[in-house]
Amino acid sequence: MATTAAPPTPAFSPLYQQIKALMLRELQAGVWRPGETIPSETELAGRFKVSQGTVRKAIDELAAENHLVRRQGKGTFVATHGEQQTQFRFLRLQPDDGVSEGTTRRFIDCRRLRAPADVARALGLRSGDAAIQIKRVLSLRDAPVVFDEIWLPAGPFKGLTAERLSDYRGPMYQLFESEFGVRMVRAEEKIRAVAAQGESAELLALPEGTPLLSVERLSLTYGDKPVELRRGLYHTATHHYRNELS
Amino acid sequence: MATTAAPPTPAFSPLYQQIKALMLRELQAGVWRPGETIPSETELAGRFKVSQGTVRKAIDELAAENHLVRRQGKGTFVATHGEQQTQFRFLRLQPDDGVSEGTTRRFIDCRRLRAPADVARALGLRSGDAAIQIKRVLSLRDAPVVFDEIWLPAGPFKGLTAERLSDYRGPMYQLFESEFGVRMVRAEEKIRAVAAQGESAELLALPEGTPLLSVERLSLTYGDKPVELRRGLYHTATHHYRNELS
DNA sequence: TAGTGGTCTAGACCACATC
DNA sequence: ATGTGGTCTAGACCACTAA
Repeated sequence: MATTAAPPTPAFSPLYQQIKALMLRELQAGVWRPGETIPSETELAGRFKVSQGTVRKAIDELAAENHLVRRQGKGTFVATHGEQQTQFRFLRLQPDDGVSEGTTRRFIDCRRLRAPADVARALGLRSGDAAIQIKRVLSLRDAPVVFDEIWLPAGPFKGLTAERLSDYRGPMYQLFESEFGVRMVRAEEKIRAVAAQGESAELLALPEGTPLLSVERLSLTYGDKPVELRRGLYHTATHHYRNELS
Repeated sequence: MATTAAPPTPAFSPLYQQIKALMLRELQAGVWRPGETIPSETELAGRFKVSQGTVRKAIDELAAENHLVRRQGKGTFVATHGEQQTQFRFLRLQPDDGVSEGTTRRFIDCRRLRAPADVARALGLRSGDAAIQIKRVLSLRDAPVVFDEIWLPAGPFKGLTAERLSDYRGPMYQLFESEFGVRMVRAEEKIRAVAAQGESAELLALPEGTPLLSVERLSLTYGDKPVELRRGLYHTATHHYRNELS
C-alpha cells in the first residue's frame, strides 16, 4: 500500500498562543522594557482585536514563565532581576541555618579573550571569537564560599569592565538588563562534586582536595539564545544548594 | 489615636480556590486514586453548583501542581509516579552524554529501627518511634553510581520488606502509591559536596576521599506532610545532576 | 456519534491602587 | 471616581478519543 506521509499536522495554533508570541516579540525587541508596565488587558484586547479573556490567557502563560509579573490594581510589569523578590533568583545556595546575611563580592579579574572551544560551543560562538571572562569570589559570612568564572560573548557586552562591575550596586543580572539590554530568561545547571585545586583552593582558602560543588550554568535569553556560561565552585560545609522537586 | 489592630484580612477566598480545596480532599482521602480518571468538568460543575469555567480553573491549578493530568478527549486523571513521562520524575541525575540506559537496582538492606533524632525530626516522628531504613545502590551503566539511604515512618509503610522491594517492577514511588496509598506530591533537596568514605566508598567501588554529590531529599505528601527522608550519594564522574532555573 | 477537554467570547461584578 | 487586574458566568464552537 502506497501511503503518502501525512503532513506533520497543519499546525493548529490557538489564538492566545499567537497573541503570546506577538507579546514575546515586543519583549525581545525591547519595546517593553524590564520593570516597566505593559499596556492594560483591555487595550491589548483592542489592539489585537480579540476578547480580553484571550489576552488574559496569553498573559497568564507569560507570567507563569516569569516573563511578566501581574500586580492587581496597578498593572502588568515586565519581570526584572532587580526586584527584592527575585534578587538572587538564580542563586540557590543558602546557609544551613537561617537566612543569608551580608553578601560581599570581590572581582578578581575581567578580561577580553578568545573563547576556548568548549566555551564557544556553549555560547554559540565561532571558535576564536572574542569573549569576556570574569572571575569573582562571593563571601557570605566574611568567609569565601563561591568562586565563579563567568564567560560572556563580547558582542552584546561590549564595554563591560571590572570597574563597572565593582561600582554597580545590585545584582549582576540587573546590570546586564539596564546597561546592555540583555535579560536572562532561564538557565540550565549541571551539578557535580569535584575536588578543590590550585586557584579555587587558594581563593576559597581551602586545602586542596576539599570537596566542592561544581555548578555549570548556561543562561539563556529570549528565543533560548545562550548568553552566559558560568562555572561556579561552591564550598558546602556551612551552606547547601537548595532545590524543589514537583 | 487608639487604632485597634485590623483583623488580618477576613480571608477572602475565590470560589475556584474553595473548589480546589475540596478536590484536594478527595485526592488526599483516596476517593480519587492515582491513575484513575476524576469526574468530568461538567459533572463536577453540577456537583459543586458552579459554572464549568470555575471548575476548570481549579483543575488548571491542580494540574500545574502535578496533582492531576489532563488528556484531551479522554478525561482528567490523578497523577501517578508510574507513567512513562514521570518515570523518574524526582531523579535528576543523568549521563553527561545522551540519554540513560539500563538502570539496575540492588537492595543492600531493609530493616526496622528506632528513628535517630535527626530522622525523627525530619519525618515529624517522636524520637524513638519505629522507622524503616532501606539501603540500595543504583547502577546506570553496569557501574554503581548512586548509594541511597532511605528512611520511612514505620506506620504508613507497615509490611514493607526487602522482598517486596526487589520483587517490584517499576519505580519505588509507584509501589508506595499502589501498596501503601502514599503518594509523593513534592520534595525538597539539599545538595552538598562530600568525600566518599567507608560504606559509601565501598559500595560505589571508589577510593576514599572521592568527591561525591550528597543529596538529602525530604519527600512530602498531601498537606505537606513529610513521609520520606532520602540521603543519596551520587558519583558524578560520568553523570551530573541537572536543574532548570526560571 | 457522543463525550471529553480546549478555545473564545461578552458581560457583570469584585478587589486593589491611585488620584 | 477611575482604572487596573481578578473572578464568575453562560453559551457557542473546536479538537480529540472511543465506541
